[in-house]
Amino acid sequence: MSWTEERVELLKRMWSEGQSASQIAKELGGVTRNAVIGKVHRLGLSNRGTGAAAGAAEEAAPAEAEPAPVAADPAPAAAEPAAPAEPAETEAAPEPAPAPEPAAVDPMEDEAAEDEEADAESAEAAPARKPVPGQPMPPQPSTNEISPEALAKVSEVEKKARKITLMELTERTCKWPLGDPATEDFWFCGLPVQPGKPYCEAHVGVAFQPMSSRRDRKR
DNA sequence: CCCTGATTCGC
DNA sequence: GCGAATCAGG
Repeated sequence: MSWTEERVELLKRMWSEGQSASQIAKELGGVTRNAVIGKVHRLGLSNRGTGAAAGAAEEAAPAEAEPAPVAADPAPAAAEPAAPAEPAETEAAPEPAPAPEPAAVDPMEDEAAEDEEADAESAEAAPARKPVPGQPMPPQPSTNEISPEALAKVSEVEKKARKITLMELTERTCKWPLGDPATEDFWFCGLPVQPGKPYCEAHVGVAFQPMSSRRDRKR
């Protein structure tokens, strides 16, 4: 692979967006993170902040080597000027995603949001749970068809979840979503994955069903 | 251990 | 110019 203009541009953009060299390398394909880093230096944009990047590079962005946890931030508002235009999706989701149940997690996990309006519309109090026309509510796999042990295991392990952000996901971190994607109370499990699987042991348990229960559905 | 970027140096 | 190997760190 060579550094074509397109590849270089992607490199520049991703680098200025704060992506790590390894992430960029994966995205580009055919190169290692070393190659990316080497190129970055040759291009003279080793310092992500220094005005060197081409085009719209200026980011008031929080581009840190270490992405800081954001879940605790009660005042989200404007903080991510870098993402809007670019979905920045690294890759689709060919995951055999068994449709977890993000909303059905541990309801009493913690209460971070407390923007209680003294009165007024109580209807507004209920954000987006189930009745969202938008699209949410990932297909729910008959919750009760999952072995109780597995479910217990999950709810237990989820208390130990690392609560990592999207940015912190790697091939070795459990990608099970927790919390409500529509709010700030959203994160990923982050525990060590089961080799070859996208989730940790507990979540693999509920994600990949042995296929059974209603095994004999006649037609 | 996992990961990060920085640097060197033979190609 | 390129990037693997290495270094230095979290």
